[in-house]
Amino acid sequence: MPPSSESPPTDCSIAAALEIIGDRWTILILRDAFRGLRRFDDFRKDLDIARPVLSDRLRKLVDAGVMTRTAYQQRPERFEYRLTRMGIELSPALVALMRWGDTWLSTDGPPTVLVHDVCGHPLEQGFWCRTCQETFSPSDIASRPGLHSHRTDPISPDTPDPQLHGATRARVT
Amino acid sequence: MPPSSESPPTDCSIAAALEIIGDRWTILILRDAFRGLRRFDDFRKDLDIARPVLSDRLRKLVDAGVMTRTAYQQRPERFEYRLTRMGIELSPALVALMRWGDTWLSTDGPPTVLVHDVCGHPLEQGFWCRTCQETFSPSDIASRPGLHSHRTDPISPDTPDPQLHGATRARVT
DNA sequence: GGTGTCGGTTCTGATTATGAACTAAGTTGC
DNA sequence: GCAACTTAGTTCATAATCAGAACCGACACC
Repeated sequence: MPPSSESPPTDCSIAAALEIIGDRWTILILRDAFRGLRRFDDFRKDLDIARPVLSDRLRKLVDAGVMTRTAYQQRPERFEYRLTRMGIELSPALVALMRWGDTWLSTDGPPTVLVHDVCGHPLEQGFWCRTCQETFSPSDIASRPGLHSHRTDPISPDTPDPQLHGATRARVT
Repeated sequence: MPPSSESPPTDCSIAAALEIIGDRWTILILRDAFRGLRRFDDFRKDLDIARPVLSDRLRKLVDAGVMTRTAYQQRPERFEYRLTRMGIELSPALVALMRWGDTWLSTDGPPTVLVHDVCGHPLEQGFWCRTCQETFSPSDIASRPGLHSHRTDPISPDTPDPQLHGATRARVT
């Protein structure tokens, strides 16, 4: 993305979020962090990522406030990387991505199933309207201008497209 | 990412999803598609993206089955790009990303507010357990192996706890 | 027939990723 | 005491990828 010359960053929260986590390695690092990995070498081995790239991404995540870097031992000073609250709150996005992958890209069932910690049953993720007291699907979403803008455009494409050529469902490597 | 030498793609749905949409431009294109944009030049102007890049990303999205390319007029043959069902179902991920950006990166309120189309009230997004009939937060998520593996590791970092040497929690690829 | 629109492609230079090697501060083995 | 190993990096040269400017082609408009 060109420095900042395009749309002002504040104009779109998605664009702003992508400034921080809009990188494949970054998201995979976060995925691993959610799984419990904390150390440089654990990330490096798991992802098979080049050291300079990992170093760079971790630094950026720390700078952005998504992770923290704290010493876990002194003698040879060693650090571990953990998700901050800001980082933990990225989980809905990662979960959504994972479920999408499960649904559309997996050939033989989800590799990992997320469950409600309390009861052990698979979780669902969705949209909820407190007023109507009901859940609803993506096609029932509309968007409204926030406090500073003045447009109103639909977030959902206005037709679920009649034909949906099955052939194209193949995944790309 | 190295070709395919690391973890088998099917082992992680997030990695698989990133093969398709793990690119900043791609996600912004999808965002615009959700807003209703359909034509090459509309995307190009809105994003201020280089033509070859847009061309490439759109082609990849079509190949992956996330969008379709269909002629909307004949004389000078012109095409439009639309989300398929597969693409529409990415909305939870985009919404999650947007809400995260709203919460953590916006200085003066969300630029755009998403609402329930039926009643006009702001929507909520969350995790839901059908069994317990209740919503819950990211910290109440655990993960279970899918049909093919045999491990059990929590997806959420178990809080700002004192020590819990990451190494022991390490996942298995 | 000149200008404009739309949807691209080609070419080239800039950015980014990569692996290999090196550093640094220790620990462990013998 | 010395070699080998661990962890967390950095530096460097090269390879791959990306992005931007300019161009192309088919048509519309006037």
